[in-house]
Amino acid sequence: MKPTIYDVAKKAGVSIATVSKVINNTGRISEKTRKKIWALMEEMEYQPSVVASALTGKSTYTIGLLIPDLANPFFSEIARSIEDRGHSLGYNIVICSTDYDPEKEAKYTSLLKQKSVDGIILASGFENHKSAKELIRQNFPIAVVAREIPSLEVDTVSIDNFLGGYQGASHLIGLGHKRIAIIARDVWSNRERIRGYKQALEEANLEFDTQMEFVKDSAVESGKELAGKLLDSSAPPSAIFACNDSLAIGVIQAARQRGLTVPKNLSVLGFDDTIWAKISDPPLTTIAQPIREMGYGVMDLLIQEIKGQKHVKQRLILLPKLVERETTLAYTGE
Amino acid sequence: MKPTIYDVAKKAGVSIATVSKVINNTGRISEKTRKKIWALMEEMEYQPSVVASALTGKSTYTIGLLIPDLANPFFSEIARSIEDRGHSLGYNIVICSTDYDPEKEAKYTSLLKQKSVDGIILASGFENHKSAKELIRQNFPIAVVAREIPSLEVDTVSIDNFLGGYQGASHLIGLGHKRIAIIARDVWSNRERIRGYKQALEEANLEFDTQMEFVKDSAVESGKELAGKLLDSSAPPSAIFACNDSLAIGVIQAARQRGLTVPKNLSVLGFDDTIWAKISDPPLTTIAQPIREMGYGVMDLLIQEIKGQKHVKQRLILLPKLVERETTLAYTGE
DNA sequence: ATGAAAGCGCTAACAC
DNA sequence: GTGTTAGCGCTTTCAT
Repeated sequence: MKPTIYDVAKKAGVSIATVSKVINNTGRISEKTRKKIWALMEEMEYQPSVVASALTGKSTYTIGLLIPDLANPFFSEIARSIEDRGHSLGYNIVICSTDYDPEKEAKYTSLLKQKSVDGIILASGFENHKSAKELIRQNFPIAVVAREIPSLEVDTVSIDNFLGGYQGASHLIGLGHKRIAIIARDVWSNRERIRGYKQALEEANLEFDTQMEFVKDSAVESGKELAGKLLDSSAPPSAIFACNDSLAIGVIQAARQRGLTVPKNLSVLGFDDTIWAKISDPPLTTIAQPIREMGYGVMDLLIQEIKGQKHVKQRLILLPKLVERETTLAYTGE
Repeated sequence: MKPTIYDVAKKAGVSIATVSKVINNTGRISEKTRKKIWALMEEMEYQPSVVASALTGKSTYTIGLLIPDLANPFFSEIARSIEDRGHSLGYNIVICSTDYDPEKEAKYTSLLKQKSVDGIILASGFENHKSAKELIRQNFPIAVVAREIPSLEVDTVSIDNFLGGYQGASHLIGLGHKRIAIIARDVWSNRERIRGYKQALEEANLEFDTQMEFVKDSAVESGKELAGKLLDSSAPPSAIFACNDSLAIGVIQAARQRGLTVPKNLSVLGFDDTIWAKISDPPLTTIAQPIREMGYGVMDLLIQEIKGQKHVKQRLILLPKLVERETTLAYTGE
């Protein structure tokens, strides 16, 4: 059997209180007994049970992460950075993939609460805020990342999506493109990006497709398909702005399929700057989200919240940044 | 405050034992009180504390997953499938990224034990088996996936790497290639794959590079670099077999950089069949590991172990399979 | 069919 | 400095 605090106390000839005190470095214990007990714990391979300690009201040092899909590099990179930060702060992460399904989110949050996690990070991208609201109502520590819930009073770290859209479109405009298409999935962040894009086009007196069609998911295939339609139309764009890197890769494939060379015949711009942008061929010019900082940021916010070191909720808005690689080029047509 | 079992017992006018029984569906409770208590729990938003229940010796229904790096698609896909399977079996996963670092692995296993996880899955790819040995010695439920530890008595699911290497080389040989290079990181699974590859070459009376150089990590860049060297040599290969998809993508890039078209001027073959193989351009011919089945497999093995439903350890060896896409072609040179 | 009570491993007053 | 003890929320005999 695993040794308990009683076992080490008995062996050390002291009370469990004393052992508890040396474990937690509290109270006044003589250097001598302290050392003796440490040695004993080592020898007996004693590990304090966080379950028991949690029952007395202390932390479990584990936090839940609700994320749509680890297969999406943006999310796996976010998860990784959250885990890293958590680890260095002494927390473990339990991962819950929601697949953009509000029901799964609800189920997981319930489970996580039963397990007494110290807090929950929501990275799920869908539009239903039921779980978040619920958690807030119950005063459960949460923080959200890469997703905005304008109507909720909650710690959040996200990027300025409007600016990202604006930057992207401006870059393309600066390159002389006149027909700039945008492809995106219909979610909040993308609608913001599209707003930014439209703003930039308007300022440049350029037209945009008022009939723009959304893509049903972020799969490469979907990007390829929609880009294909665009390229096959009577007035194909000379640049396509994809609202994430996967979609952008699909665009490149659609172009290549039609004998077009990127960026010579078509400029393509991505969003996120995940690893996919780097392994893309040619390497993708993209609007970078500071993924690492975002992960660190939410974790820090949540921990502060948990520890009660902070009494006013915050929204941390990081700024996206254009990363020029090799898929955009000055327009030379006509 | 969160309601406890006492709160609902009091409100229901029964003892906590009764409530406990309806929660767990044990003992004999009249339909009437059963219903009343369920209703009450609903109304009070009561959630049993798994921490408290764990303290009485029951499961925590959480299992730890040690994995090198979520940024590697093979591992994030494995993680995803493990999580899926766990979820449907009622388990949560706490993710621990080890970065191939034995010390991190040791630290995490210790932490996980303190948290009383029900079991641990090891997917870490490095060569040090200290943690695994330790865990086994302590009789802690573990299972390993995508990694073999020939000397250890432990539940394992992996693939036949030798066969994978053999299949890959055979495919290339069948296409008429005579100069077939292989690039890999120096780890156990790859050494097996290389054995298979050599075997195939030998059977076909083909030579292989006895001076073959290993790559230092699985990054695309490393693959590109080494492939570059190979292609620039005096007797460049007409086909390159990369021991994972990332490396293969690097190979394609190296080829493209030199004006070679894949597969026309160079066949390239990957390994794993992660999503990268599908988004690669052209789509990568690769040796597929049945990732989903592997994840499901370990999870099942581990759960059986935990529940004591199984008294003999197993090794489940799944077979890899060639997936032909568009990066390999019959040799037409000379 | 239901309840009393002991115990799971630990923390935190409080006493000595 | 160290020990005693009452919980923490739940499960589980064993009575009734």
